[in-house]
Parts: sequence; C-alpha cells; structure tokens
Amino acid sequence: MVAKTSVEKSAGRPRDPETERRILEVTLRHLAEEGYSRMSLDNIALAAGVSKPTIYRRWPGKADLATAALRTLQLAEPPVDTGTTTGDLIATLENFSRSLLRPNGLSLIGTVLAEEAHTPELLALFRERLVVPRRQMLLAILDRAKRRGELRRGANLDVAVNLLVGAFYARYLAASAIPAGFPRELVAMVWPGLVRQRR
Amino acid sequence: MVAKTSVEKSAGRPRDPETERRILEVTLRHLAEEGYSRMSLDNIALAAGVSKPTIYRRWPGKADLATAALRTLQLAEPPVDTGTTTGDLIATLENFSRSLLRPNGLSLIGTVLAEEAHTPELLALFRERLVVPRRQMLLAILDRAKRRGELRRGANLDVAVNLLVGAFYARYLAASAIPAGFPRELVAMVWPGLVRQRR
DNA sequence: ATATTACGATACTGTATCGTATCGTAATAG
DNA sequence: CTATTACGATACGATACAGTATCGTAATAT
Repeated sequence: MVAKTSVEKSAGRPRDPETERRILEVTLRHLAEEGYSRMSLDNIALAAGVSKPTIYRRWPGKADLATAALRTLQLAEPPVDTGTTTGDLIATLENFSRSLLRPNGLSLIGTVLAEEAHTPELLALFRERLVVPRRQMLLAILDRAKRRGELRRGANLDVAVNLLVGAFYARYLAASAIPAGFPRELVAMVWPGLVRQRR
Repeated sequence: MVAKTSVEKSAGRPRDPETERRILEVTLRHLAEEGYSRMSLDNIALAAGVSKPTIYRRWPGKADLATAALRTLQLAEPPVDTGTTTGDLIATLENFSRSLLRPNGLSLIGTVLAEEAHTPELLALFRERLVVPRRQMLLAILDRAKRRGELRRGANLDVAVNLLVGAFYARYLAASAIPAGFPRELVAMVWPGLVRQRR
C-alpha cells in the first residue's frame, strides 16, 4: 500500500472525508479559542467525535494539524462593485470589520503573532490565506482607480492598504470594539492623500 | 502581622525589593517569548534565581504574576519637538516602530489578544500601560495642531491615530517587517486628509 | 538571646497533555 | 470468504506544570 489518493481504491476500509473535514473545522475553532499552546488534541478529538489515533493517522503531530486547519481558511466574500472607488473600499472594509467582530475574531491573529517564534508556519499560513488575499482585494480596487487616472501620480497603494487595514487592529487594541461607521471615516481621511488634485 | 508596607518594620527578615524586581522582569520576558499559556512558573523561578515559594509569597497565582509584570510596562520615550506637526508625528512613530521591531516586539501584543477570552486582565493592562499612552502622545500632537488652526474643522483625531498606529500592525502582519521610511510615508498620506485647506 | 519573617532547595500532589500501543468491530477490494 | 485499512475506545508512558508543604539557614526587631 504505497500512496493513498482519492481515485485509488485500496483493499481496506476507505477513509471518511467527512471525518477529516470535521477534525479540521474543530481544530480551527479550538486554535482560535484556546491559542496554539493551550489547544489540545484530546479536546479536539472529543469535540470532533473521533479518537486520537484517527487524528494521528492523518497528521503526524500537533503543528501539522494546526497548519492543516489554517490551510482551510479562505476569504468568503463576493467582489464588491458600488460604482465608485471609495464605495468599493468602504464595502470591502465593512466585510473585513464583520469578520474581525466575529467571536474570537482577533484572537486567531493574536495567536499566530504570539506563536511566530515557536511555530512560524502558523503566521505564514494565516498570511497566505487571509492577510494577502484581503490586501490584494483592496489593491485591486486602488489599482483600477489609478489606471482610470483617479489617483495622484506617486500614490503608494501599499501604504494606503496598510493604513486602511491596520486602523481596525489599532481601534480594537484600544477598545475591543469597532464602531459602525468606521470604514467610512477611514476612507474619508485617507482619500485626500490618494486622490488626484484638480488644477 | 497585619499589613506589610515599605515603612513598617516587622520583626522578621525584610523582603528584598531586588528579588521582586527581578521576578517581574523575567516574567515579562517569558510572557513575551512564550505567551501566557506556555509561560511557566518553574522556568521563571529558575531564570530569576528564586524558588517557587518565593514567587507564591508575593502573588497568589500565575495570572496575578503576569498582571503584575504587565503593570511594570511603560513608555520610555522622551517627548518629541521637531517644530512641525508632521515632524512630531513622524518622530513619535519612529519610536513606536523601534519598539515593535525589538525581539518579540509583536508577540506580546499577540499574546494579550489571544488571551482576551481567558485572561482579559492582560489586555486591559497592556492597553492601559502602552496602548493608551502612545495614543495620547499622538493625540496631543494633533490637538496642538488643531488649536493652532492647522487642521480642518471636522478632522477626527482619533481616526487619524488609528490609521497611523494601525498601519504598523498591518505591515507587520503582511511581511513581518517594517521598512525604514514607513512613518514618513504614513504621515504623508494621512496629512492631506487632516490639514486645513487654503482658499 | 528569642521570636519572627524571608529565603532557596527540595519534594510532593493532582492534573493535563502529547504521542503511542492495543483491541474488537466496521467497511471495503478481490 | 480472506485480507486489508479505518475506526472508536481505551490504556499507557513520559513529561510538564500549577500550586503546596517542609526544612534548615538567613536577616531582621526586640
């Protein structure tokens, strides 16, 4: 028995894909709720209704399981199209705000940052699956505006994205809350630094 | 023996303040390096050169010790005075950048966020000791500018602070690095959204 | 000197956790 | 049917850890 792929049929009992899906889902939740260090495979097995050997049959260790769980992360938001650049920015940031305000919304971020020195693959995966795609979304909106001649010549789009996204983290750190009109206020303040001046 | 204050002399051996200071220093370091859950009192005692009962004589438990350690945090930067508002903002943000780029600079932030649900006093203390004072510094600079008539009438200074501070977090999350000219770029982009327009 | 509190060293208790081993039953291919 | 892999249940071994107990020595006040 060499390789086990989804097309190949072996002589034994087939693995249940639902089992794997459930383990990963529970793991992601526990990672967010407990952090990496406190997250326990005993508790994950219990919550997923599987035995520990079932988990170890798929992943050699705790870090591998956590990594696999983070690999399931993805942005689940439709593209926005409001007709204006600022409208698109605001809508995208509102999606972002909503995902941050979910239970444990910030704690997964906290966890991957806290674990950077010990288990750096966690931050790498988080970055790849959520951070970069979100930024690309915002960059795409700004890039279209730039190509339409809306933005000033030297506008650094990356800096704009850092400002817009980062403000949520700062706000949360300051008060564990993000007010409703926040995205609009952010865009309103950054926009004059972006927009092409009329002469 | 009722209360033990620094002026009262009891009949027994006095406590060594250096012992307490050392324990707290080591605790803060371990909290930043290991996170709260993985931080261990065994290791702190070892690193501080004290016994565990010595720690427990001062603090009833792990959370109390971590909380006390965070209470020692404080901003250790002199006020800036460059002669211009943007200069002051940039200088303050450069101080901020330097503190974030220290070893484990972001992991303490990560830790308090990750622990919010389990040990909320950690985030509360971190907020009180570092987050709020930093914001006050930036707000003070902006407030002075506002009173000098430099800023637009309705400029929301809180939003500006969120943008400026938060951009560092976003940048770090995206690439685990903060480039040298970052503060200047941020201020340059936010400033047009703040400054009073000439007419 | 005695009494008192602080201290490090050490040991202990109870619990938790990772990773491993085992077993009987389940689900498949041939 | 046999052989094979998957599974849950269970147990195990080794280690770690928070919190507690104990003891002899240290550092003070009276």
